[in-house]
Amino acid sequence: MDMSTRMFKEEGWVRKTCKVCGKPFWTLDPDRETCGDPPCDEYQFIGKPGIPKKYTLEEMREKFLSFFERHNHGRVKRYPVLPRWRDDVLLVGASIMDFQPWVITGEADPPANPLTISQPSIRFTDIDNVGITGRHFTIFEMMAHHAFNYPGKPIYWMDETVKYAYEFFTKDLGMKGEEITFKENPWAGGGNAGPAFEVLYKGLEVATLVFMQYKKAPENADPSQIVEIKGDKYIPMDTKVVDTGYGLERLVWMSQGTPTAYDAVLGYVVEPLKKMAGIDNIDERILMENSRLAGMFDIEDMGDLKILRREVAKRVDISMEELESLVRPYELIYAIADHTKALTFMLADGVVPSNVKAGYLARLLIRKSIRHLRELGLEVPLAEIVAMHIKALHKTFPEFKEMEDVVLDMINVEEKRYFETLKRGTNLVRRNVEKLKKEGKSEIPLEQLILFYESHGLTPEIVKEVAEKEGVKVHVPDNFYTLVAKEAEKSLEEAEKEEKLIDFELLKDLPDTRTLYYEDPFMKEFNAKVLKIIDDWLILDQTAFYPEGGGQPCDLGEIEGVKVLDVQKVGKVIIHKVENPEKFKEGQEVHGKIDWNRRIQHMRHHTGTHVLMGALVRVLGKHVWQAGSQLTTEWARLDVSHYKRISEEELRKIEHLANQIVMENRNVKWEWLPRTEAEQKYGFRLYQGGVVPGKVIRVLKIEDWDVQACGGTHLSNTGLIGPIKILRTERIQDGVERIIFACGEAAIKWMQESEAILKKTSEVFRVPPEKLPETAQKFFEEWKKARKEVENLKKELAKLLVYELESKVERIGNIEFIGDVVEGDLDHLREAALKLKKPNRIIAVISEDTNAVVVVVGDELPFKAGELIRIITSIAGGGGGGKKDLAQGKIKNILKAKEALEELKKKIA
RNA sequence: GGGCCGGUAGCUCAGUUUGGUAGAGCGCUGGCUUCGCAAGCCAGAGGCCGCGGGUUCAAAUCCCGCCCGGUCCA
Repeated sequence: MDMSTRMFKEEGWVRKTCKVCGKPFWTLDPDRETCGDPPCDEYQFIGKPGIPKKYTLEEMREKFLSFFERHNHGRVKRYPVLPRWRDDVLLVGASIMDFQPWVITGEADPPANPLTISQPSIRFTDIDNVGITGRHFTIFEMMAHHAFNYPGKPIYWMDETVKYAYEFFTKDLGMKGEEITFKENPWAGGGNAGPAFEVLYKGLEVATLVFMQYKKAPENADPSQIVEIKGDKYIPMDTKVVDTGYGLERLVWMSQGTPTAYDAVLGYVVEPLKKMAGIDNIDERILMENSRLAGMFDIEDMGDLKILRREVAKRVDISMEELESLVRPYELIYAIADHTKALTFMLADGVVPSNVKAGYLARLLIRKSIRHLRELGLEVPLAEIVAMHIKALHKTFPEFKEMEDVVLDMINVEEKRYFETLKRGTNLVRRNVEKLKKEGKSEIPLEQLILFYESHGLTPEIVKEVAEKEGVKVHVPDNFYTLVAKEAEKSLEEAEKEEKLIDFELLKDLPDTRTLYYEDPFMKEFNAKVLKIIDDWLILDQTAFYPEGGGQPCDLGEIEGVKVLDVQKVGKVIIHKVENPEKFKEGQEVHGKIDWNRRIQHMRHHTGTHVLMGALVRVLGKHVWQAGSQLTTEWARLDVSHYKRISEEELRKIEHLANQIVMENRNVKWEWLPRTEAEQKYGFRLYQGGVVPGKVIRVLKIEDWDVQACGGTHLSNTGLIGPIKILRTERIQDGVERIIFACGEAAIKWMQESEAILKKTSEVFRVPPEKLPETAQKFFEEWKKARKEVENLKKELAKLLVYELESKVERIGNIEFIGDVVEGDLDHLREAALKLKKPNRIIAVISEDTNAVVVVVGDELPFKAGELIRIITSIAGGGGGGKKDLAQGKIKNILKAKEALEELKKKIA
């Protein structure tokens, strides 16, 4: 593709090929031979900044945004790092993700066009590089200008984009134009692709300019349209998007020329940590040399790190060990500073640490940071470091201050939890080590290491620390985590097949069904025309039947007296499954009637869910989001994100608050709003129920209480909900609480039922309900005491049996034999038989009331009890078995007991 | 969502592989020893073996389901 832009032509840029990597690049310098990208070029700004003025993070961000604002771009506020508007990614990793998929497909309008934004972005792909390479972060701000060129409405494209970038860098920042290179490097990701420039300056990539214009080709794509990029097939998109990314932290770094980017932007954490850890300032030359080389590295496992260390040690002429001990603490501090910043954004934006999804990534960062602190020998609570970020950043991000209490509490809870895991884990390792020692082994096998990590969260470093104290060796392979990943790959996942209700093609030409249930949620009966009948499904021109969706089950009822069994929505067409489809004709006028008792309970539960949600957020905090909900006529459940169990007291508060809102009889209103307008007006809190499709979305508001995008049917006032009763909570997942509750009729039914249970129980105990707890307690204690007494009595009986049996010794050769039919259960027979045990004695007793059999064989005798008992059961039926000295069992026919004992005697003799 | 580990005395755990007498240490109670305390010695109390089914003559142990906790992965 021709990528010679207007600027390149007019201002005499030349296109050259990099002599190292072979990629084409554009430059003003005709003598230049390399593209400027590491490892083709080394950093040239460490110690000598590439931008004349020193910038802070805030200054640089403002410089960028105001430049584009001056050039007619609308300034857009940052989006949360937790993307509530889509469910295909866990975290926002680039500015363009803010506008996928709705803006790019044209479903929603961009908040401005063109626009400029600085979007905090989180990426875990480079986490092993963070702290080491000097330029990798898990969190960074991607500054961007985007232009969405919709069909027939072009904004700008390549010529302007390159010009803007060049002008910003040279005129506003004062970079030297002849040192800037534009490297051609086609980009592909997330199903889209296009040509792109990497903008490089002094060995650092400072921006990427992507011209997104292709999407993945479908199977049946027109071959003449297909373009191949990085081995995949693409076709042109209708909308062409300018997608740029400027590294805010990197530009600040460029302006400061510090050894690492972390020093440039995270000083407010790095410096105090250095002080706390008591790290002497090392020779800057070593750090600079380290980062100059580290810049050319990509660390994938410990092996790579060793190579880097060797190279740096050679350059600054010290031993590898010395270098390691000098550099490692810096790397740890840098990583801590970065990870805790990412955490601050994640938690403040509503990520709750857990064992799933984004919550798991948060936990990962917390644990990594704690381990780094331990390695540094610091005992600062992690929350203290997070508080430093909030303090430094809250002027730019006021939402941090608002969430501070919850964020710090979450960190503290997680930290405590991790220490408990470690404590449990070290005990486990210690016990395991003792076992290994007993077996004469002196090294923990790899298998065991993987188990410790996967099942108990113990990293090999921790296992090593504990085990080596006990004198057992641990060898950790360099690629340990890669090995673990391979292990995990073995388990394959099963894809769920979604059952197709009806052929989509058949519905294609039908008009959207008019939704009477939205126009009047209280409509119980309606008239409509049958448009089409497909199999058992009836399609009407309009309907008051609510189709299943948003956790609300469909309405049932009847159409022309025919039962409606199911109602579903396919696209914008609503289909009704009926019992006797043959009774309908296309074009027929029909009368529908919905089962109102069912529907009104659904409405009570649905509006009740929103009321409860508002109460949860107010009592527990703004980190509480809906993670799912389901309702029926009898109960409803609401899953919410929360980092600890909800206490009894909180629950009572929540229940009370929710009922207050009911009693205040607040208004419930709904309106349809264009997606972007709704987001701007109410924020992403709208998307409680998950991602909502469509160009316009339905916004449901409970007066001064709760606003959500919701497609369900609702009451017009909260008073109509009736009582809201929380039944119980469950923790369905780490970080997710489920609240099960009932509203209206269901709540009353539940209250009456539980009262009935109490009454019945108190009748059994013959005490008033309020005395039940202590009475039950008393009964339980007495039951335990009685049980104990029975046990003791059995022991006494066993003693009596011993006396009785001792007199019945017979001699068979050298063997003393006791065989008898007595009374008692198995435990009591066994007890007695064992008391009678002697080295040359065999005891066989059978109980005539419980049919239990016990055989005990003395240690000197060549018989096995397990075999002897089989002689008895073969005659008297039943079964039994045991070990050498003791066997027990049960016989079927007690009348044959004596005969069996006689047979046993014969066999012994 | 999937995988893995665990739930036994107040606490920390053994026993589960191979079904057959429910155990240890700490803590608790009492006694001995001591002027007294710490410690030591002796004795004792303390168990719905997470819950519910199933298999079996017999289940803490095997099988199925559920609950609770932990942990790794997407």
